Amino acid sequence: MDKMVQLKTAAVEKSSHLEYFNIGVSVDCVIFGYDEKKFKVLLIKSDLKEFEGLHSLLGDLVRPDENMEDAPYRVLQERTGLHDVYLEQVQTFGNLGRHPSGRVITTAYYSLVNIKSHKLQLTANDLHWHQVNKIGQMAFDHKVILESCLMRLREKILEHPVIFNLLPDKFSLRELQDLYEAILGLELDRRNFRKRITLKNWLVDLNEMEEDVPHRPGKLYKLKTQLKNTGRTQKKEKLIV
Amino acid sequence: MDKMVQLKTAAVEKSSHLEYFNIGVSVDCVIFGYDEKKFKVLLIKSDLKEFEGLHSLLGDLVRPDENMEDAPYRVLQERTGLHDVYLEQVQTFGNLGRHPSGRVITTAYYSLVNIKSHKLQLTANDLHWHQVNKIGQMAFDHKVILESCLMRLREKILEHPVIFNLLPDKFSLRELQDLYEAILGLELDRRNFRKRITLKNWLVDLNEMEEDVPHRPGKLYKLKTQLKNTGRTQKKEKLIV
DNA sequence: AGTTAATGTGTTTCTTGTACATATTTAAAA
DNA sequence: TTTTAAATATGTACAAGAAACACATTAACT
Repeated sequence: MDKMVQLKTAAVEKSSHLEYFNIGVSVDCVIFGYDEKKFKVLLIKSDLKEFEGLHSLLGDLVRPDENMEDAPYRVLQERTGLHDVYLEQVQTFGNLGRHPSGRVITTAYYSLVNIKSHKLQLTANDLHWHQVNKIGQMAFDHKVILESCLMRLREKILEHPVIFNLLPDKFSLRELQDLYEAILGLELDRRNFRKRITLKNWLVDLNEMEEDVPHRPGKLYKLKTQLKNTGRTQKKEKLIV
Repeated sequence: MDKMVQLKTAAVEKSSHLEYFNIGVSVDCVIFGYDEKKFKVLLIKSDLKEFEGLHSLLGDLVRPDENMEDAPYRVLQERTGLHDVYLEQVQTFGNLGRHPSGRVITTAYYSLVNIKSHKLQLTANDLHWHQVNKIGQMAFDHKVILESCLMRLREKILEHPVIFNLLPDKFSLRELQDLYEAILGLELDRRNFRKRITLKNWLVDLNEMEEDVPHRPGKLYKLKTQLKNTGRTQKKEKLIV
């Protein structure tokens, strides 16, 4: 780091400034959603001719005057109108040649969005939800980024109550299990699932029942208030059970 | 990401290039070591007057012509002479004002180095090993970076055989337990520890004994060859037990 | 030869995870 | 109105893993 400072100092007058400070810094958002029993991700059609017909994540350059961790919130705000979404940084990708137009490194974040509850104002026409397990090739290295965020999410939901950001405030245990299964990509035993969830002690029984379902209604639950963990108002990990 | 491309394309001729591409991109290495039963980290005295007397991590700007993930290997090579060290990316820090000389984001890596086995060629005079649990204030946001790498390491060693990068090829179970305790910062039950390690099936009994120890010698073990996971020759996670 | 301090192994208990069965409730069909 | 189908709701038995704990063995040192 000391060496860097020397470089930077020298760079102010020398052309090495351009040499060392011409790396683009971006963030890319893997925006996960859940709708109609499908686990989805929000993608945009790439407008680069190199990636014609392929989809890419939503991203943008980090502005010179914003904290890096603010950038993904801004992207989500600009593209979907959402604020107060759950966001987690996952990994930074910086291979040469990962962007055809120049040297750009990007930091990947995933976010969890309740598609139904929030009314998304999708600002671009080519912005659509895609089922996560049906996505093929993507622009840039975005398929790798998506996979790494999915892996992180799968680990996260096993121990931390973040999955509720994808559900409405009131939900049945069946809805919750469906969502777990969609994210993890496997089927769970209903009885053992309920036991595990009960043990975690994340939920409050609302003493209400589902309505307008074509079968026996299930009980409704909500996440305990002190565990709500949406967007910037994150508690420290240790407080979350 | 599409928006970024427009910016970048325009930037080639406009001054917005300087506006958007004047963020420094660096890596910082949290180089962990183990020696004399102490868990240590390699630090250098900061040469910035803002941080006079404080220590900082070893870092450098990412070069325009190198993959980002190559940068921490280069830093380690240049500063310590080591190659083939274990490295893992942890998190990227990009707050405004985290570097007094200008806008610099940094990606943190931790690495695991066997202090005794490799002969370190410490290139700078003010480069020294410091006991991890005795480190106070640091330069920049390096204390936060160190803590986040330590947290990641603590989780990692519970499930993955990476800790052996800190030990000599041959070691006793007592040495291994001492190291776990030093990293985790707690004491473990010897019998349960040995049972857990046996269950992991990571070790090979060498049928050799410790020598020159002032007590009853313990058996020596080594890590199973196919689990060796040093430096760039990393296997995929799934192969590691 | 006896003492000391470490190594090495085993048992019990509790918790957690997994496999699996049956009764209950409601909507829909007969 | 009765029957049927399909989902909810709950419980039990077994296996695996974690935690608490005790004793015998070995080698260096006195």
